[in-house]
Amino acid sequence: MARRFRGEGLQKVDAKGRVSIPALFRRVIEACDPSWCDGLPPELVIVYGDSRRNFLECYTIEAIQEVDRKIDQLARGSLGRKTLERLFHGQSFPTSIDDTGRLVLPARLRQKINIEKEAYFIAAGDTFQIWNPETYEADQTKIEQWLHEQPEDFDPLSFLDEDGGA
Amino acid sequence: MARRFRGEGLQKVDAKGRVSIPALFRRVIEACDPSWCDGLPPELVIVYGDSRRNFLECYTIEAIQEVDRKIDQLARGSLGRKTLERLFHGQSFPTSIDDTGRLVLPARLRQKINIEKEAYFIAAGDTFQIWNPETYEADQTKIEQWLHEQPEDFDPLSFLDEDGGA
DNA sequence: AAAAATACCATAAAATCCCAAAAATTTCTT
DNA sequence: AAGAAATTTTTGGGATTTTATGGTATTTTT
Repeated sequence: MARRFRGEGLQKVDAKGRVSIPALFRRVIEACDPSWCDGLPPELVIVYGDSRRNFLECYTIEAIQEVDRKIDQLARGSLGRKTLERLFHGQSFPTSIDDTGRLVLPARLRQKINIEKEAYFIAAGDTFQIWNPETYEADQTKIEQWLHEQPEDFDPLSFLDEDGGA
Repeated sequence: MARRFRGEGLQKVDAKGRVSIPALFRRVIEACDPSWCDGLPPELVIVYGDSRRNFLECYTIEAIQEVDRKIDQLARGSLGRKTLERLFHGQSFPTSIDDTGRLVLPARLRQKINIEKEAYFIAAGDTFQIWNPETYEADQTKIEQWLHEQPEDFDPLSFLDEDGGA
């Protein structure tokens, strides 16, 4: 099974758009870049998506290649393929981590998710996300509210029992 | 796996039809031109297609060679072969990128997709497309609308689970 | 000669590289 | 277990390079 990101954290963003990637995330990015070796900058792909999405989703090379392979299998010209090509090939930004462990978020991407001085990082399986801290908090609050509306004995793990996650 | 284009961007077109190719695209074009080496102008092929198509599709040398090989395998005189020869051999324009990273779009091609002062570039797998910015936006809006008409929890990635993309 | 295509030169803005110092974490020693 | 030493991580700023774009001159085509 593919290696997974875990954890979360608040990071500073400087005037040039540079952000330190949490060290634990960096280890995963390195391990999941087939052409990486000590000394080389580990690569990754940031998918920022359509106008509504309000966070950046960061894919390791292995994770994005898996997506690419699946896109290849869809019929050329089909709606599904066109949509996914737009999303994953068009609305994305390939980049790498510099020797001090930082990533540069171009002004365009910072504006899209509305971050200035701080960014919130959070793991999500084989990707991790970058949020505006306030936006993230609002999203998290929504999830928690929903949880509180559930019966006293509700256990999130019960989702795992649903058939196929349909 | 073949190298892929990623990203998108608005570029200016000057009175002579010159456009800067986004630097990231340039790297892919160079890497996928077997006869390219530092100093030489990287080559590519622009497929403009029939009157209905409203964008230019740009192929790397490797990508176009793959198409050529597949066309070769079709029976001579067959409808499929004739159609594809028209499209990829007839309605196409081989060119190269100059030393300042620009491409010259001849007046004919600019008129075809109706661009004047600006052009929109967007990656699509092993090719990239050049659009009139307004036309592109309309197309993108259509895709996003369709996405939003889907059920609340619809994830575009679910396309990837379809069987074989039939 | 006029028009179009190509080559050459110039510049502001943006992205990248390089060096260095705080701050935090880990390891070692007593 | 406490403190010291060493390492890693995070952060900051300046110098350099690349990119995107504009203009002018020269060549080629018609």
